[in-house]
Amino acid sequence: MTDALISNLLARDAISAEEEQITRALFKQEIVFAAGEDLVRQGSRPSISTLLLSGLAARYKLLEDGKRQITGLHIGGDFVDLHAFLLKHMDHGVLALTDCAVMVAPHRSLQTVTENQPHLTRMFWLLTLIDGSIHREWITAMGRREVKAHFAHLICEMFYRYRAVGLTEGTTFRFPITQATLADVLGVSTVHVNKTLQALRGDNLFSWKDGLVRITDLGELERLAQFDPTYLHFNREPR
Amino acid sequence: MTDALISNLLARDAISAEEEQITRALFKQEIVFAAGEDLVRQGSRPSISTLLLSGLAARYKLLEDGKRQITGLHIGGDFVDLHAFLLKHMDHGVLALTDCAVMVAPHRSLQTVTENQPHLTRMFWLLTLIDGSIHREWITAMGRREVKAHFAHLICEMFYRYRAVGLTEGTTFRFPITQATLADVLGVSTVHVNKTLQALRGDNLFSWKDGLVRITDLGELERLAQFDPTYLHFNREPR
DNA sequence: CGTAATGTTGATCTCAATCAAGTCCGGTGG
DNA sequence: CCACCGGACTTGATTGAGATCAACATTACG
Repeated sequence: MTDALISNLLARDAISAEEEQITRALFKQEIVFAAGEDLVRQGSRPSISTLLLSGLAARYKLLEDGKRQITGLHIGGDFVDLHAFLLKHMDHGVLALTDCAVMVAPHRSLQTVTENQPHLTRMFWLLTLIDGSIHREWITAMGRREVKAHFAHLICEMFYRYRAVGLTEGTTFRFPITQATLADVLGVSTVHVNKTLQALRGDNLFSWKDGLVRITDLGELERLAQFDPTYLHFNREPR
Repeated sequence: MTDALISNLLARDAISAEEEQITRALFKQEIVFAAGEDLVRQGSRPSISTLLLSGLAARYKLLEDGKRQITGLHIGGDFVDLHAFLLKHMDHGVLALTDCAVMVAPHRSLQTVTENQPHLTRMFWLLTLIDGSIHREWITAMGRREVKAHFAHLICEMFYRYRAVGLTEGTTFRFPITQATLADVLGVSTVHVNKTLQALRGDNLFSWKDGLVRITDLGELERLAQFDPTYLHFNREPR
């Protein structure tokens, strides 16, 4: 069940059999969260970290005035709150956008890994660095891409990430997110998400219906989005 | 000269004398960059990581259409490209906004730290996690704060960060950045930065002249910005 | 001095927010 | 089967924030 996480590690470096075994042994009980539930509460101090097995989850921040911004999306194989192991305090929450199956690793066990497994420690560190890299790309998209290009960029990103964990068929993948949620991802209003989507439909680069994305012209979509997958760091090399 | 880095570590956990000594020994030659030079080139594969000793630097991404977005600001004591140690490939650049003095640590030495110093490794990891936390706050500011509040938020953030490395006097600190650069931080046009600044001047919460910020009403400024310093993780605890 | 970088200002235009209705489902209960 | 409901999506009208364009002012500096 931890295969997707192993895929994510293997996409970046070789992993020894022992390391794989240690990684799998980190995770205990499987838990299922219903759509709408918090996997991790903003303000909490978790003693465990959560691996998403299946489903779609969002990191978000709430402002005092009630506005919400989603700062990251997570799919199967993502170690959604590994950073809480060292940050201790959750300055944001993680929400299940669909039903989500997760497994959890006690911070005590992660501590042991950092004491005895330098390479595996670097690999976990790397996963959090890639999250940071994605954050930088999102900042750039929010600041300097128009909404249409930002939307297209998100579709490209999710396509590459789903593909890395084997959840695409050709250029089709399930991405079950509502327009209201997308608004909190893109930092615009729901109405504007809808209108942007209409505009994109006119370009015929992808379709999006009932949570199913079908990319028809990836090259042109990437050009529109000025998409460059470098920031996802899908290259295997010694770390 | 590495005092500010040690301050940054000590603000988050205790550091043993040996760890402090090892940290200081990581850094070799001091190098000075002139304002406008790149400390790290976008697309490069550095074999060293850079500690900023003094000056102001910006992480930035360039889009193909020439637009620029600054994704982070760095001051003395910031380990500006520690993440390159594991990411290997720079998907963004780091630019000296003022003259900058730096020291560099070979990745080889950092590798040795990760092999032999679990706690110090976690502390370095933590520094990159805090960068990530700041990124999330910036995403939120870009998506869900109006420009005026975003600007105020940035002033608050820089105040807390400068204070942590002893570069404030009361509520005054040097923040030598141009309005054009601020535009690339906030994701708006230069003209709009100027007009927002005028509006803020009317509120009399802070002044900003010749690169000197003087906060006159921190409480009210934080209220306007909906600022909560939690995300900077300035709390000492075992990590 | 002349030139370049920075900051300031006003006019106009565009994109996206907001407000206010809608439609189009897939349940669910009478 | 139909009436009703709630959630998701769609649409048009109006308003507002911020971009763009075009000057002009100020300062630093070779």
